[in-house]
Amino acid sequence: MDEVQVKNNVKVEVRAGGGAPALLPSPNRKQVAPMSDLLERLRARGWRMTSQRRVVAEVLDGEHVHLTADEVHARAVERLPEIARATVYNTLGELVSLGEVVELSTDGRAKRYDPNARHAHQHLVCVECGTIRDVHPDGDPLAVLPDSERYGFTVSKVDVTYRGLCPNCSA
Amino acid sequence: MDEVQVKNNVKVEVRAGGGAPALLPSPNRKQVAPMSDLLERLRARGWRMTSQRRVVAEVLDGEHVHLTADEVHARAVERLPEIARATVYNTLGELVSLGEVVELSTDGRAKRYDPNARHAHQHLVCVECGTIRDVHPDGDPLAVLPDSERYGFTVSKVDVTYRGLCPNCSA
DNA sequence: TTCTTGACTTGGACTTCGTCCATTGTAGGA
DNA sequence: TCCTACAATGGACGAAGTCCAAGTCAAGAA
Repeated sequence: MDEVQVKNNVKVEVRAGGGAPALLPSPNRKQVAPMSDLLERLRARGWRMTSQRRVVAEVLDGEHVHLTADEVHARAVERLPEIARATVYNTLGELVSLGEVVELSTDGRAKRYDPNARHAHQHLVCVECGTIRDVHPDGDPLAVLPDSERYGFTVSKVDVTYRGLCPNCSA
Repeated sequence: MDEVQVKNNVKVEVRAGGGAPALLPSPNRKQVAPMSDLLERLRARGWRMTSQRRVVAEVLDGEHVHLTADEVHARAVERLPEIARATVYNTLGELVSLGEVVELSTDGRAKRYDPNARHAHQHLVCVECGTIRDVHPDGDPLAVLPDSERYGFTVSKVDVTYRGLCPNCSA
């Protein structure tokens, strides 16, 4: 019983200063798009709020980089040591199907998860080091495809990935 | 010794009518872009021509669909039963680095190989059944990205994937 | 507050896709 | 015909991801 309680409050337990709730901003959290928004949206959709899901959502929100599932798991483990890999995969899958997170497979290796799903954007990838940046080109990329080239498809989305060398790697 | 000879000529051996060399057009070969072109180009680049490499190249040329490495292997095995999976992977990797074949990872699962590498094009993917079609939109997709959105990257290529439902799946 | 219950989590086995490497085979030049 | 450097083999290995039975627990009801 004791162990269970510790399990669900690990983050609070291990924090210096004691008792800071998981949602309080910490020095290395971004100021924009507070996690409470996402948590609220999820709760409103009937998502059962568990400590595991909260931690995964926080990890994604905390860093606006494009983490792999394993990286998400590694960061989640820092806050909730027992969290299982399968849980991270499940949760990411749900966030994707809810449209809160976008799944990228830019390199054919591990998928990456982009928490910036609420604003349409595209990606700029360094072929050398794998760095990914969000970019916002002009115009609607869907409009470029003429009807004659749609072959009866109902096209609903375009993934555009620009590839090249980042400033570091081209130096 | 006998076995070795059979091994390097399996396709000829099993052909009805006997002795038709592997490169002769057969009823189910496409007429366009004859394989001999590709084989010639590869030979001109100093590629050592082995039966395995020939079979892999023929499989890619024979069907202008986008096969996975395993599908290429399965089709290659029909012609050359002993061909190893590793050999198919090696050969595909070489064709890609020679620029003769394009590697696609449209779904984060197995990579697919597109033999139509000599003409710039983009892809239309059915999110339901995975069908892939080549498409040729207007304009240069690279031109859409303004300098202000390049963050110092040297952008050399764009991958554009349109996603939606094919006529079958939307019915 | 204490049930209750169905949704969630766990962890380990399993699958799929791909790579590595020591050994064996062979294409193509001398 | 012989050599040798390059290519193929096949089995082990590894990374990424899925599956599932058993255990746990969030949140609504009493």
